[in-house]
Amino acid sequence: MVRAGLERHVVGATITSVEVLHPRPVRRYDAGAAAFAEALAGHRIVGARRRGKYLWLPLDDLDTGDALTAHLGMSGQLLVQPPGAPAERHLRVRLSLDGAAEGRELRFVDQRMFGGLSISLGGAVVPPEISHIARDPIDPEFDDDVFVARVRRSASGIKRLLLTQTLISGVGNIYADEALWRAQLHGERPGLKLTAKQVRELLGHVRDVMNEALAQGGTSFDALYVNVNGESGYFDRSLHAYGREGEPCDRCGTPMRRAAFMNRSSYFCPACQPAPRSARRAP
DNA sequence: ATCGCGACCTGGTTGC
DNA sequence: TGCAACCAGGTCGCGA
Repeated sequence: MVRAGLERHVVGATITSVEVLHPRPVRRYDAGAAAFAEALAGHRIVGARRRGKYLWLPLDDLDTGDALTAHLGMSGQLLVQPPGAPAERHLRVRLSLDGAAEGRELRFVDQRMFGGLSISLGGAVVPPEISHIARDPIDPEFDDDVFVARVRRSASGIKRLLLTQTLISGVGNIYADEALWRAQLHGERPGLKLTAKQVRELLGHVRDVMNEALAQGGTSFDALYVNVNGESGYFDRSLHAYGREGEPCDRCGTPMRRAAFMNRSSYFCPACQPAPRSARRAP
């Protein structure tokens, strides 16, 4: 995982210099790219923490200090590289480190730049801009009861709820579709109408999907072992729903369907995952 | 207050 | 062959 990789390879190191190769990833730092670089230089990284797709590296003081925060967006990576390694195609920010073994660089690489880097002031424990993000279900402190209760209080569709970061993090469009397929639930089923048992089982499937993806190195973010092709290993072998429009359902053989959802797509089996009455078109 | 939609981005793929 | 249109998707801000 990224966080573990960072823990191993950059904690204890001092940032000696920062090179911002593209301004967009630091857009959330109001003072600008040059100030961003200047603010970081000379500070020591003393931790590596994660919540959802956010990572942050507390600087100098683990509990009350500032922190370098990173959001990986959909295509972002944080890599640890030897200084001589060739620049990645989408290398955006380079942080030179001193004090880590052999000298290293921490690199922010991001094709689409939905994510980015910033500096959070005095929020090393949990930076304020991250504090609203829920834990992910793999986190030992994730509270199943709270999640179940909140889902069952909401009239929103269950897929939308799975993507709501204040409820649960770490679940994207693909994992949501896979977990819903396994749970045999249609994404538009309102949270209100689900039983506690259904929500708990769904949560179990979410965990399974995430664990399997991690085990296959699919979304392995280990700083030193990121596979260039992202999630291809996982995608190739294990997807039952995502991207399978028209192909037979792996459970019942019915052709899978695709539906528009939040400017993107949902994939599901119309037989195993029947749409709720509320979502069906009038004849 | 809550909910749902569209914008934000780049580059690989597809279609003419 | 070249070029334009399309698509992917986590999050945030806005309007209903």
